[in-house]
Amino acid sequence: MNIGEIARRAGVSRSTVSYALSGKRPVSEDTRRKIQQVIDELGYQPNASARALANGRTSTIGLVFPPAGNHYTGMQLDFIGSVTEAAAAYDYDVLLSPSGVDSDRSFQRLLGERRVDGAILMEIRLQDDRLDHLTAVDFPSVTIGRTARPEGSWWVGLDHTALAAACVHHLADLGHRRIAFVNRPEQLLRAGYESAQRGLDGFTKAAAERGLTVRTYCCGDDATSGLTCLERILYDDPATTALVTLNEAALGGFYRGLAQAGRHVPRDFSVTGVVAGRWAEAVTPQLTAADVPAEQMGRLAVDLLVQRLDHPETPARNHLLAPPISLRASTGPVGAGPADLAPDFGTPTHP
Amino acid sequence: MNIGEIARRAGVSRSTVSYALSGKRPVSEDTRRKIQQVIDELGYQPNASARALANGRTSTIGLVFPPAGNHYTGMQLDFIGSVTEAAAAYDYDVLLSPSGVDSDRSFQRLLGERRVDGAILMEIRLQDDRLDHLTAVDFPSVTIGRTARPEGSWWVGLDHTALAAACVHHLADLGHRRIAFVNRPEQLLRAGYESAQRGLDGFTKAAAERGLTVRTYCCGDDATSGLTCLERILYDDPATTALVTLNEAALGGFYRGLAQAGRHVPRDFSVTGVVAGRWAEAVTPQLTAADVPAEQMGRLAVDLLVQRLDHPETPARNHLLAPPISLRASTGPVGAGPADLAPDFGTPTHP
DNA sequence: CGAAATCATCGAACCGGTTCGATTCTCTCT
DNA sequence: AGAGAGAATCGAACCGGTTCGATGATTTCG
Repeated sequence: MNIGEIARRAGVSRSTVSYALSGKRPVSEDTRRKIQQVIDELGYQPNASARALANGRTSTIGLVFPPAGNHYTGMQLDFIGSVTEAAAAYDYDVLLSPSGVDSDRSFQRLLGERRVDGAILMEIRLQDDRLDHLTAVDFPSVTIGRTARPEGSWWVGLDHTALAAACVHHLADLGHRRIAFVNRPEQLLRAGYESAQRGLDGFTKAAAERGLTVRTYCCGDDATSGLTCLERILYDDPATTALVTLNEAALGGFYRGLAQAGRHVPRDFSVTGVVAGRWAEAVTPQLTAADVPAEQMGRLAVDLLVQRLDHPETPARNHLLAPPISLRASTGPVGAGPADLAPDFGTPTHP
Repeated sequence: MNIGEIARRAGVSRSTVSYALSGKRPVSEDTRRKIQQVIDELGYQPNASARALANGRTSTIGLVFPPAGNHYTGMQLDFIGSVTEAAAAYDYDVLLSPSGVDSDRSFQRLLGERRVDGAILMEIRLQDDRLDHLTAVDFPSVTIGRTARPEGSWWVGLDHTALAAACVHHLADLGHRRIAFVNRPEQLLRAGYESAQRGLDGFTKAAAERGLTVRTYCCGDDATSGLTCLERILYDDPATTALVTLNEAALGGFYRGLAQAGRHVPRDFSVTGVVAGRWAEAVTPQLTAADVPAEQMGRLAVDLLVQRLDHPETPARNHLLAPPISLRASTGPVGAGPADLAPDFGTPTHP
């Protein structure tokens, strides 16, 4: 069932069918109806490859994210979901590309074989060769996260510096003097991951400002690493009373470690950080944290990309978000008395 | 940089370039070298749309999953990741389609516009109109999960019946007599989701076999719903001593509810179910559960689909998996004494 | 009333690949 | 030496759309 078949059955030429469908030239009401009728009868839908070849647009956007190996985090899932749905609303499909660097085969395919009209990059590094490459060949893209020099490029990002600082101030206000910072895995920090770098930066500066004693750690993206890391923290400085983390996947491990060490959260120890809201609420006690608005970010990224595709000459736009800290149940004043200060679900009512 | 440009610069015809690249006809060593040299110079890669149009294959597979709205679970994330990586290994790209039913626009696009060579469907229902549709039009597909009548179709599935039953037997062996079953949301159960239906079935039969007193619940896919559900369970029958769940997203809520009610896990209450391993290990205490081998399943699904695409006449194949229960820390004998039976991280070593 | 503008439609060219049949040249075998 | 096989290459057709320019019919207006 191709356009020629439709044309034949409707008794018109192929071009007329095309114009009837696209509306780019007037077609008489009669023929339009006749064509539509044939199309409905046969359930015709134009072939995407042929259309893409002819008009140079694939109606597909690429979503580039680093391969798992290391694990996926919940945040990535939220991005993938929201990007896909936002794209669907614009009649774009989403092609997944698991690429960490610009030399990845799948990344080359996206670009070189022109499989997509534009790309959204996740997990940006401060120096990102993937983005450099895209910029060099003038390929429309939007990043979730921003590089060291984000001017003139399209992105939606989180103000990790401010967010980490806000966590520090929150803890300092509660009286904490010795706090730890738990970052994403060292490998990612080294590679220059934006959130890891800027988060660390914001934390360090804010802590210096408030005159706090701090230690910083890197930690694998899983609960077991979290547990190990927490043991290390308490070993290095048993007087630590709080931690700030960017590592949502390790959260369960921190809690477990604290429980094992007999530290009650938040009575004896406060935990906070920058985490997707949905995951902050999945742990007990619920995490006081700056909630990463992953869904909104995915949507915004698609909005920007579509705009860029529709109006190629628009000057670069971006969105820098800095969500407030959501107060939940994992932080409290330092050195508080026993039970009376435990929030929300106070004394166990053991039967 | 199209194939004509390469041909001109190499001083040969377009077809020769094509044959040099595909190897489908012999090309002399000299010309092959010359062509390769030009290609390297210009960084030529053949246009995917043109190639797809010409030979009818897009080298893309569609991954169909229901839209979020309701939330994504960790398991879905694992599927998406593993499918994408497995596909990349076969040089296939993955196109995401958020479609719950066969009338979704994005689903229609995949098929009608021939954007993909084949599809992998997630979140299968016992009667699945998407699969019916694909089967009717003879479109190559593999499902993750199986319908009520899976004979003759391609799938990789989990034996939810057996898995839920195994959980029941595990608890019954530990002496539990009154246990609850917490399913996925009611809406999904009603819609006929395979895991929800077969899991409930397996649970019910095994419980009857062992003469247990049971109640079954549905619960939203988030921690808050989990909390509410758990309160309900203890309200309905305070003598309940264990629960089996398929709902990994609500897990955090169960634990929180149990903590609030003063029930210690596993001393006073056991929790088990069918959950992706990575998430079972993220909670404290770690969940004793049948681990869903999401990565393996995604890989197998791609293997099957690629095989089906390469050999269209192969009779249908499938994989039914039934992973064993991984013993961790969330289940224990009923009515055990106080601290001595707490596993793994016994007495707190408070400094 | 005739020229100009507008409308509806058609045919041909094009997008960038793949593939088939034909052609030319060289080598082998009888 | 001549027939036949096989290698290397070319030109043309094709995949299924879109788009441009041309054409004939109809309407508008001076």
